[in-house]
Amino acid sequence: MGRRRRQRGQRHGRRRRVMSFLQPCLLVMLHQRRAHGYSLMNRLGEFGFSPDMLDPSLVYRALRDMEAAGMVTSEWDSESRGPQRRVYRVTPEGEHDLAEWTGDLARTRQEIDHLLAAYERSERDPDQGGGDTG
Amino acid sequence: MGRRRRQRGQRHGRRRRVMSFLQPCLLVMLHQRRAHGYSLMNRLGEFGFSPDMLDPSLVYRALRDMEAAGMVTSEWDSESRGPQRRVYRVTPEGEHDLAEWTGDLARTRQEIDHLLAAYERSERDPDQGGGDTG
DNA sequence: CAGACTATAGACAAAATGTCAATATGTCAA
DNA sequence: TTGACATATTGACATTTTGTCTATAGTCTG
Repeated sequence: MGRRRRQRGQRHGRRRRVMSFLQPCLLVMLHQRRAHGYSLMNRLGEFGFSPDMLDPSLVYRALRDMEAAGMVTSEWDSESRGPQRRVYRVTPEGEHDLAEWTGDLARTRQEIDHLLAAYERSERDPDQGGGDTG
Repeated sequence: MGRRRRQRGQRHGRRRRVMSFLQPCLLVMLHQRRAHGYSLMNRLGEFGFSPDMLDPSLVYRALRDMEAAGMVTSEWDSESRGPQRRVYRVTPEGEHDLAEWTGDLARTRQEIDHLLAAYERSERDPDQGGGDTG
């Protein structure tokens, strides 16, 4: 008896997806207007990320990865006091990728719906102990 | 010009999520009725998995992992001709996990909605070139 | 100057995924 | 009876993605 599910990050109570959802969120924000990493990080709350489940380095890495993939470009912002900030903007290729990505997400949403429907259906209409095993 | 996005699996044209969605799908199917890996694999099409993006070993591994996590149990099916099959069923703990998991997925769904809404809103109501960067 | 906030980056560890190949049994046809 | 094919499961290894911790640096406030 005993040990529950996997044991992972110490900082996260509940292990939620951060994964492949982070990049599209950043891209949508950059699609709205250009911005630097730190401000994007602070706006991620809108998309369901809680600040304590999100290490800044994840955000910066995601941005660098997207730049390497050609979805965004960046330049150092000259006109700002304080530590230098790298300002990102979406490329035309990035706009194209974002359009595809939202299409994928719409499909993902449908599949989640399907799964939830299947679950709820089987709650109403149980068939435990049946068998397709033979 | 240029190299497109990442280059990865040769077999997948389009790189779609298989990820953490596989386990809940299997669990829902097992919630409906007990079954062995191979049959589950064949029913994954319902949930949006295309057969050519899904190596069987992923399915079997997912099942073993879920067993290690206490969500399902298995036994060899005695009464079946052919190669031995391992029949899985959900444990009470697995039912509990599944209920939580569907809750998480419902939240994920909402977050996808939010992202898509933000994207579509900015399509209708563009604000390019503005700046929160200063 | 210390300490807090803004801002970005690098290294390394751990976890999730993907790919390939091995094994075994049963059926069907040549 | 051999060869091909579908059923069925497993293991090893490579690659990719995520997570965590730490370093660096400028600016502002007291």
